[in-house]
Amino acid sequence: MRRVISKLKANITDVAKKAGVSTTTVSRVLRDNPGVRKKTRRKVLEVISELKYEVNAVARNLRQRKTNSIGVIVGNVLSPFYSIIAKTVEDIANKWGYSTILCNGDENPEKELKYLKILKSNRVDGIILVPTGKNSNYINWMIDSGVKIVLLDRLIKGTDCDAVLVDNENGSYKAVKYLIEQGYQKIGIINGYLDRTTGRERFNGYLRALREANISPDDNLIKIGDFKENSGIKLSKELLESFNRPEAIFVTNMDMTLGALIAIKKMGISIPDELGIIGFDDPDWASIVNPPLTVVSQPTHALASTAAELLIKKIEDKKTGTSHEPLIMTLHSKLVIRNSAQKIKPHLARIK
Amino acid sequence: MRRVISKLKANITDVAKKAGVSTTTVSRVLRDNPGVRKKTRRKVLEVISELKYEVNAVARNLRQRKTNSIGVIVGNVLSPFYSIIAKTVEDIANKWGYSTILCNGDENPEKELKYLKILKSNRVDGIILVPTGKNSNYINWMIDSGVKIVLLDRLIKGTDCDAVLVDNENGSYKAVKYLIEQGYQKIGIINGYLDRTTGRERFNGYLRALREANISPDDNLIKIGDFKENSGIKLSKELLESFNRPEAIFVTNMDMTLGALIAIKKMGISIPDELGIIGFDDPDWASIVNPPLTVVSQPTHALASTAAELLIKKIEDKKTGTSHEPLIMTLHSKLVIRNSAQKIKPHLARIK
DNA sequence: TTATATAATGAAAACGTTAACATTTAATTT
DNA sequence: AAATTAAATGTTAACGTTTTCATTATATAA
Repeated sequence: MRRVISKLKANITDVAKKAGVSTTTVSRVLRDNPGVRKKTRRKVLEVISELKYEVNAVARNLRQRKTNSIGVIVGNVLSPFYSIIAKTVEDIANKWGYSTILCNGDENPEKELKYLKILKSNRVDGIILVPTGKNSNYINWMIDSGVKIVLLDRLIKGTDCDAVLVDNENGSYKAVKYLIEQGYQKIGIINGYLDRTTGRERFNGYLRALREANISPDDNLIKIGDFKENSGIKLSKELLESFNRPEAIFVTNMDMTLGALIAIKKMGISIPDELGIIGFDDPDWASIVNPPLTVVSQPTHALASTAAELLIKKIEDKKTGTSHEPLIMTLHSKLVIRNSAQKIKPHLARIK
Repeated sequence: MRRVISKLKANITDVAKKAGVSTTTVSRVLRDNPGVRKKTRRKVLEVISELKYEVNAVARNLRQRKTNSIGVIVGNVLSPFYSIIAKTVEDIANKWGYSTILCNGDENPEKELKYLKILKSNRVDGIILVPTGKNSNYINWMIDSGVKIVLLDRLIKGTDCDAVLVDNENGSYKAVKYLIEQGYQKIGIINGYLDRTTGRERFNGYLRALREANISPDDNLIKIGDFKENSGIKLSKELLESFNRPEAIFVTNMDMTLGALIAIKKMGISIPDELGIIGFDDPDWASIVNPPLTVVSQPTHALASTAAELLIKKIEDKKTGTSHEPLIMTLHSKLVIRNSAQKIKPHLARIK
């Protein structure tokens, strides 16, 4: 089944010629511009469908100096937190006619920079960035040259972008306070890098709760990981195999929590009798593990949709010349109590 | 801190003027073309960094009729199967200098079509598609007009694209056979749509295993869902609240399995004593739920990387004019035995 | 030193649109 | 019916590159 095709892709000139009008008129039809006679419009549309013409967005983007696309840089879509962000941003962007270029920065500043450059070179209209915190120079330069940026979940020192955040410190505080109320005394933490604002803030919440209960922090119970599953495995082992083993562990992100749970299961330690554990973030499977996991739940969806809408607003405002004050929004996290940190009266425990 | 900027973004002409050369020469330097004197190249690079010039990829794409980008249409990145695909494709594409536009088709043919059109209009060089199976006309037209397409996980009737698949029928067969060997007789299935090749094939494997054991399929034990979590909840309830309740359930994708587990937990039914369950696909959390979940594991990563590499090869071959035979590769799945379908001798069960 | 080959550079067109402005056509008013 | 206004359409340049082809400068050979 071969067929001879005179020209593979029709362009606007082909349409114009065949319809007996100028390219401008075709362009107007394409963009639903008023000021085209009904009859003309009909004719043009007819030819368009005859030739199966589809506008070349690349050319349009060049001419309009606008690509209707936004970049999203997250840590890693394999992690539910980030995949929710990716999905939510995509949905909202799409609703507004933007497409989305997804980049996995892997919590790696160099990779982040590389992606920022690619996105800038591709003239995306805006970027949603879960930043590593490192590339402030380049990011400032991007902002100067007109790329709209909204930060998600973390801030970057030395820039003033809009940002949508979570009250990490408080979420963390609530979790550790709860552990203390449950009667746990020696409370370990597996934390992310302290140079990320998330890492720092969650750690501060931990410290605040301890301080409030007059428990002095014990360096041996504090472990710093890289946000990834393997860190959780390794560091929970370190904590639990040590002489001065904690009674409870607070893990400040979900990938590391998953790692910790895998390691704990392998070591045969039973939760919550022998060890209490609370994670940060609330994935689908938290309620079906054994026991159901108590967590600090983040409004991930709201986080992403707020950021996406803010970004698109900024982009659209740019057209009209409106300009924003730099805006930082903080959303609330909440403690979801299930059964993994239930020291008191476990016989009364209810599955949530 | 205001600053006056004479011109926001430098373009190639600005660079050329300042360096005292033609745009052609600058372009050559940009693309590492040979045939530029060392001294000239140095001068040009100097000016580039002075002006912080960055090539406009949109213009380049237009001129070169190539965008160095590929589209990926999956069901929904929220699902680990798809997020692994998204991540893997992105990694590989990136390694070859391609960026990735991610689209969540939501298993919805119309959304799929919409995305296909957007991607085509944006002149992506190729597309990796987990198809709903519905838009064969448009897809054929895309192929005719030069867009390279590789299908992932499923086929589309009436097209002959390259594809990378999993031996679904066999994986499914192995799972159900194992259930039968374990002594389960009344085996229910929660299956996806039968008009997807995955749905159909997995169902066929189920039937084959039953037939081989001389068990005749019971319509009341067969439920068809939409691949999503809620389906799993709803359909497992239907199965388990019915009079003729199954002894074991095989669920043919992971989102529905998650749903089923949530429902089963809520109903207080204990696995595997009261009910055996096997899922299709092996997410991170499968080993930490209670009991650890027996699953058919798919080589998701290999699936995606094979497809991505195949696609990129096709794209690069296009340049050289080389042409492929349409290619269908099938990768193997395997049964990972843990404890959720362990009827015989449960006291010997080992945590995997 | 001149002729020839080769390397380096540049001029101009092209990629496929849209936007500013000019012109033609139709509708309305006088 | 002519003059005026409004609507519809067209001409041309521009977006920022790369590519083709022509030209100039340099190196090599005679």
